[in-house]
Amino acid sequence: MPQSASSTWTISELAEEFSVTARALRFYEDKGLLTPTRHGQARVFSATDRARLRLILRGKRVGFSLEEIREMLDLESITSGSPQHLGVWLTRFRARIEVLKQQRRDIDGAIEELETGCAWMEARQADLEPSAELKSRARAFEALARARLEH
Amino acid sequence: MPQSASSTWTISELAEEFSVTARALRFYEDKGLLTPTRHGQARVFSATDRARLRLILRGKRVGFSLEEIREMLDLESITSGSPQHLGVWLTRFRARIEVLKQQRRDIDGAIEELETGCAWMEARQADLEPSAELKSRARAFEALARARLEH
DNA sequence: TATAACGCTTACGTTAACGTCAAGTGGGGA
DNA sequence: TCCCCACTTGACGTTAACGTAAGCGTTATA
Repeated sequence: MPQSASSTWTISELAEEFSVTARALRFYEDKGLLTPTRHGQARVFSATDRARLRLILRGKRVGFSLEEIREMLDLESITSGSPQHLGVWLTRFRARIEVLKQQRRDIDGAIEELETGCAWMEARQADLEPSAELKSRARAFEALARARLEH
Repeated sequence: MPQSASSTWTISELAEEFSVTARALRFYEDKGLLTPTRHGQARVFSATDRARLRLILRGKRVGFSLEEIREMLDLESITSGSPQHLGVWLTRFRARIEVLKQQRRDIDGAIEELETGCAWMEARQADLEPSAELKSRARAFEALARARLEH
């Protein structure tokens, strides 16, 4: 039983905690997103590594590529760059923000549609029999869906 | 010059309007997401096709795979299924909604961080000289970033 | 002592979503 | 008529992000 309270983790501990495979963690190291120390051959992950992993997974969930995440995690290259270099990053950050805001709008729309679909399905499940009334409702739903399509 | 007011589109017209390639549209047809009619060999896209494309691209932006989008666009398979089949879809829809809500939280967090980064870079660009004060600010930012990492 | 259990590296395989030729078709101006 | 241009259908190539398998060393437990 490893001393999991001493703020270091093995590869499989981290893998399980974040529901990823050990292979993925080794892959992230290959790509320069994680740099665990070693004890002999075995990787030893620190609290910082763990925090970086958290950011990596969050970045992934919002659509960043691993390469983009790597660049963003590398604060050094931002804080030590020239003002001109800084401008490049500013532009990229702002563009990213716009993309994320669009994505947010899309997500809100998608949630709405999915919830509408759920409501309809629940209503249909409530009446157990395919009555004439249900059929007309179904047709109404289809009409609505079609209207959304036409918009 | 095609009659673009008559509510039909050529493949390249649609491609340009939505900033995708013709290849992508043919690919979507191959996968069953679009079913344009034909005039001879050439594809003719209707207003419905155009609306479906809009939904396809939106679905993509929120992280659905083309296969998932195809299934969701195929309302027939939902409205005509058995109540049991309906239950499957209900479950899938609800799960999707949860994923989307998590994604929205992630996006909000990412936007916040990016905006913080922008603000810092702007502040740094304002002072043109790398003064001692600026350096201390930089260190402050790094400390903040590190604190976020450690959380 | 043996036998899992865990970890390592190396290397090839896989999937999605197209990109990129190549070679052919069909219509409309000069 | 000729030629160009947009469109077509294959067919193979590409990239990201791992999966999977082989083969081997190390540690923990029975």
